[in-house]
Amino acid sequence: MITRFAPSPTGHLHIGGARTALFNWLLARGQGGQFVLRVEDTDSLRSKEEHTQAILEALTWLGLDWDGEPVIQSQRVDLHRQYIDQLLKNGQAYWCHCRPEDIEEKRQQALQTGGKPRYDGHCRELGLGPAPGAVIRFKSPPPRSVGWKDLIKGSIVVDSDELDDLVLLKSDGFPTYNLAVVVDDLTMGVTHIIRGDDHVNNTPRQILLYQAFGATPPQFAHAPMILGSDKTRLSKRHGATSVMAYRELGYLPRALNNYLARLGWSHGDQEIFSLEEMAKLFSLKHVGRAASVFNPEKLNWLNAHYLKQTPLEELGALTLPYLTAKNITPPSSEVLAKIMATVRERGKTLVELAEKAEFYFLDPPPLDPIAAQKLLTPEGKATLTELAEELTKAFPGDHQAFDQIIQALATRKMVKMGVVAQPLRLALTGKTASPGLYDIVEILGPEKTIQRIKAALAYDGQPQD
RNA sequence: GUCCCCAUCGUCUAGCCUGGUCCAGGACACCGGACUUUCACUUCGGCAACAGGGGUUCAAAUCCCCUUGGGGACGCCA
Repeated sequence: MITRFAPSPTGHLHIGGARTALFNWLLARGQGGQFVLRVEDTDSLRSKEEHTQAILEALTWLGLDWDGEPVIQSQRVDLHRQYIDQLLKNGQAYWCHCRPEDIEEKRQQALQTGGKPRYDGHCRELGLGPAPGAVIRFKSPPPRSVGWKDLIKGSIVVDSDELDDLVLLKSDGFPTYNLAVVVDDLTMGVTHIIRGDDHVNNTPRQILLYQAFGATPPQFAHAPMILGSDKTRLSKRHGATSVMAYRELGYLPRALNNYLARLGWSHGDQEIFSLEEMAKLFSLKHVGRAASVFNPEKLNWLNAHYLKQTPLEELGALTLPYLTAKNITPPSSEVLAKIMATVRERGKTLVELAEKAEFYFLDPPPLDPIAAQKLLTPEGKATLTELAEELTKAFPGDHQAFDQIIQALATRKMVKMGVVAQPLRLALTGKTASPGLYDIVEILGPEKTIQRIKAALAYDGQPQD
């Protein structure tokens, strides 16, 4: 078995492409087959080397490794030409001198009169030869029905007279998509093609080409599209669509892979899969036929799940770049790991983790003005003063000791614990919501803890800094 | 317009092929309760769907047909 992913380097790797790659990868890896890459860069205008690099980088980040070197389609035009020449020789293709503008005009006319907009075969029997601006077209065989057994959608049949004489060689000397895919898949020995739904209409044309070459077509599997929340094709206006954007937003490749796989594929009620497990379990039989809506909330849930599963040291390393972006340098990976333990259940992405961890590094942290107004009253400050004294006297060595200090103070003042805890939380973090107080105190240590309390006591209601 | 594809909770889906075990199961989200010095986590519970209409059958979410709705394609883009 050989599967392939064949992106065109005209942009970044997007979510839909990533899932197509993932499905091909899963099928090959699960069956002990090969997964190869082919860069379809025959659009000389739009293809860019930088896009190729970005796509490879995205695939690597996702952990979808490929076999051998990527095949560059533009380097195989000689091969494509050979196959086209063969058709030309057999009378299965012909030169066409029609001007693009004329064809476009006919197309518009057909569309307006309610017909199918397609090439009228003007040059078909003219026996023309090469000329500047000329193209080579496929001479579609006599009407017949073309069908295949799609591994996802079941059997699909199309009447071949729905298909017109498609261009095989463009006037710039490059082969067209349909010709190049067929020649390449054929010569690369691809056995299974998983691609997006939007290629269903190309499949009968390609089957006709396989037949013209006297070859057996590979197996086709068309995966349904991924839609945005409004059920239209996923695009930028629905939010992030590029794989690399998700990396920047702090998503883990594991989470994205897991989410993308479950979008369309299922294995009973199971939701959580490692890449290895998915490969073992993956089957096209359990890929759905209907389009699915991309749901960021569920991705968040999966990402949060994997965040919680990640060892603290590793989580710290993963979060570090996001802290660096905030000009924060943690003293050590040990300290960072301790911090991670306190914030990892409070964020859904690495970006959020970095945000939640930020206060540890700000001395003192800026106080939320609304909370300060409410909590740093004379009574609040009195409480903080007493707390500072207690903590200076005997800095708690464990959670229990710390709790006793808070509890004792609350009892003495005859207030709820929150009345004591909240001003302290504000002083230490600048906010009213934070990790557990003892965890913070422990990480901050006596000096910074006292310092921050004193800074809060100095609060006078004026904007800080 | 023409052709192709699709249709179970708001969303992802199980079940459909091989009708009965489904007054339809799981997950996300949402809403309540518990836990709690905050926020979260966790946990318990709840809300919520077989698009509509015809058949076939003792029996249909499951098979067939139609309607409606949605998506895709119709390039010298891929």
